[in-house]
Amino acid sequence: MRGPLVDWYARHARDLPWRHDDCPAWGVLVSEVMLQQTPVVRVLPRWTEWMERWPGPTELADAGPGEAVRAWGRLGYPRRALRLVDAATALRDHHGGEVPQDEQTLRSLPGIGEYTAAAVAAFAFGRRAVVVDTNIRRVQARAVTGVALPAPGYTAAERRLATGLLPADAAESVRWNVSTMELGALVCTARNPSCGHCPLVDQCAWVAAGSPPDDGPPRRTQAWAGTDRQARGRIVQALRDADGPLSREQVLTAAGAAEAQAERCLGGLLEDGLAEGDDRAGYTLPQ
DNA sequence: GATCCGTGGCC
DNA sequence: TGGCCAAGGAT
Repeated sequence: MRGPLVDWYARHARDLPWRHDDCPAWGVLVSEVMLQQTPVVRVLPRWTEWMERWPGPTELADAGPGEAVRAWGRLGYPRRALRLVDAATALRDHHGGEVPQDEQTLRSLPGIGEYTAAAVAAFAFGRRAVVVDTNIRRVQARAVTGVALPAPGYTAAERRLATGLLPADAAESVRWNVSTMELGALVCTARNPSCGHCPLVDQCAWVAAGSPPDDGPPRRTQAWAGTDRQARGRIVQALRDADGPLSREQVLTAAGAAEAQAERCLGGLLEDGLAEGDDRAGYTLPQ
């Protein structure tokens, strides 16, 4: 299935700035962190600003967490911005200001897990790495395993499958990874896949089986209204939009939650390093 | 391994 | 309308 897939990619891949040949490894790393659980269209403008402002890890490390969280905007999961600053600081202080090439070292950086380490090794450095994201999981679940959707959690069996499918040659493996990922993002989507436009339709085990619906356990949808996540998000947004420190009263009001929950969320944000201050001086983003 | 962690758009 | 999903990671 390599030929048709890579050919499809050559004709239909999106032109994304972090895929350009002249994009530095740092740009690839930033894009991968921003893309964690976040759609491409939302990342694009933030990534461009970010790279103009902090073209390398040293510049970001020197800027500090507050500016990073503010520049993160509404991408969501702002702890990613803090971890990116922490990773940049580690690169500046312990890696000569360079992004390391091997997965092991990448994996040791804050906010860089199994997927992101493999993606940076492959896409920034052309290395052979087993890249498994939600798109690749879904494409392989359908094309190879013959089921509509992968299980909720990433399994060892999936890792073995992806490892076995990965081409031995490094350059081919990179094309394979990016092509499979792109197919999952554009054609082999979670809802309403465009099988009529899929280069793998003739060899897809799921299509061959008649495209049966998902028969796995019902997926737990995450609650939103009334959760700590919502309240934390409101507090961080208020801190981000504020010119100066906010009083305790202003923070708790921004949370839009009952007092006990608002207190808990403020405490959690202080612990996480997403907020700073006290009742006397007021509260701000970290400095 | 189960949970927690934001945000917004889509069908 | 609202459940569901988007290039996951840390604990």
